[in-house]
Amino acid sequence: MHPALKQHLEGKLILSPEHERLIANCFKTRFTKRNEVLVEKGSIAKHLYFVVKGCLRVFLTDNDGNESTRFLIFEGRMGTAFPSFILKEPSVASIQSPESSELLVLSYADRDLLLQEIPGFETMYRTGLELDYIASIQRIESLITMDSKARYNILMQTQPEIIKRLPNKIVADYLGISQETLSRLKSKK
Amino acid sequence: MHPALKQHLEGKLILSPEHERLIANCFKTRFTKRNEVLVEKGSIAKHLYFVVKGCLRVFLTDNDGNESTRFLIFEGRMGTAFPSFILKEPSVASIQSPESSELLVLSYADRDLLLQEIPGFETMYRTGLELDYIASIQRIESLITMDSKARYNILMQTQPEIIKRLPNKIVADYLGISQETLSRLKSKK
DNA sequence: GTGATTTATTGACTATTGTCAATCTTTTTG
DNA sequence: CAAAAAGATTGACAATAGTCAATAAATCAC
Repeated sequence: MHPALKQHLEGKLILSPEHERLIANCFKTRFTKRNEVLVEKGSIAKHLYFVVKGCLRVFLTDNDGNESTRFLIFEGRMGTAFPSFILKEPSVASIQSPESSELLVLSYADRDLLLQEIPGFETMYRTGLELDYIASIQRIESLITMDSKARYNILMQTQPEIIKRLPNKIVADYLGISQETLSRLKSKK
Repeated sequence: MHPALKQHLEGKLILSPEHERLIANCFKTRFTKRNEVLVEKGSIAKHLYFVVKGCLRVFLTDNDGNESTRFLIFEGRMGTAFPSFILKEPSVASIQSPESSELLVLSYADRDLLLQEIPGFETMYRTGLELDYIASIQRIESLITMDSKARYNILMQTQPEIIKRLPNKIVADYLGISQETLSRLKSKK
C-alpha cells in the first residue's frame, strides 16, 4: 500500500494484512501531467481520486467559456465529480490536475467492494463524507452571507494553500468572483 | 412507529419487529409553534429532526440582525444544524420552525445507537448523506455560476415548494439576495 | 371582522462587482 | 535562453444588486 494512503487510514481503520492487501489492490496509481483532464464534462465520473502529490480541480464551464471551480483537492485528500460519481449521470463538471500529480484511483465498483468487505470502512467513509458535507455547508454560508472581500479573507485564513499554490484565475472562480475583482482585492490590502 | 417515518424507511431498510421498535423508541415526537426556535445560535445542536408536518429553517444571523437561510427541511426529510451536530461545537446557525410543525427528534447518542445496532442503518444513513451533500454541491454551483435571476429560476424549477410556502424574506435570504431584489425579479417575469 | 403587525412592493440612489481592453509580468517550453 | 504563451494588473465604463425610505398589501391575533 502506498505510504500516503496508509497514513490517510492511520487511526481510522485497523486492518488485517489481508484487508490491507485488498485495499492496496483496489487503488491504482496514476500520474498526470500539468492541466491534464481526467474527467470530461458530459462523461460519467467513474472513479474516486486520492491525491498523493499535486492537486485536482473540479470545475464548471459555460457556453461562453467561463470557468468556475467547484472543488479543489490537495495532497492526502479524496474527491471526484461527486454528483456524477454517485448518481451515475453525465457530469456537469470536468476534472483536471492544475499541477502534474500522482493519484490513487478507486473505481465505483471497488469502492462498493471495500464498503462491503472491510469492517469499519463504511464508518470511516461516512465520517469523511460528513466532514466534506460540513465544508460545503460552510462554503455556502460564506457565499450567502459575505461579500467578496470577506470571502477572500476567510479563504486566506482557512485554506491559504489555495491562494499560494494556484493561479489567480482559479482562486477567483473558486470564490465566485472575476479575476479582476480578485486582483483589486489583493492590492487594496 | 410514526407512519411518516415508516414510509421514509420503506424500501431502504428491512426491519425485524424488534429493530422497528428500537427505532420507534429513539425518535421522540415534538410539536412546535409557528416561529418557535429549536436551536439557539451559540448552543450545540444535539438532535437530528425528521419533519412529519410543517418545516424547519436553519439560518444565520449577523450582528446587524441580517438573516440568511442555510437550509430548509420539509415533510419527510431530516436535518439539523449539521456542523454543530457532528462536531459537537456551538452552532453558528439557529433553527426555527417557520410553520407550526410536528417533528420526530433523534438525539446524537440515539443516532449512534441506531448506526451500531440496526443492520443496514449506516448504509441508509450514508446514502442519505451522499444525496444531501450532492444537493449542497449543486447549491454552491448555482451560487458561483449564476446571477440572482437564474438562481431564482432554478429554485422555481427544483424546489417550487420553498417559493410557494415561505415568505419572500426567507426565500430571498436562502438565495443570498435582498428581499427587494427578489421582489423585483418576480415582477420582471 | 378589525386593528395591529408583519410582509411585499416600488422608487431613488449608492456600492459592489463584472466586462472589455490595453499593458505589463511571469511562466512555460522547445 | 529566448520566444511564446499564459497570467496579472489597471483603467474606464456598464450592469447588477444593495440600502434606505415610503407606501401598499397581506396576515395575524384578538
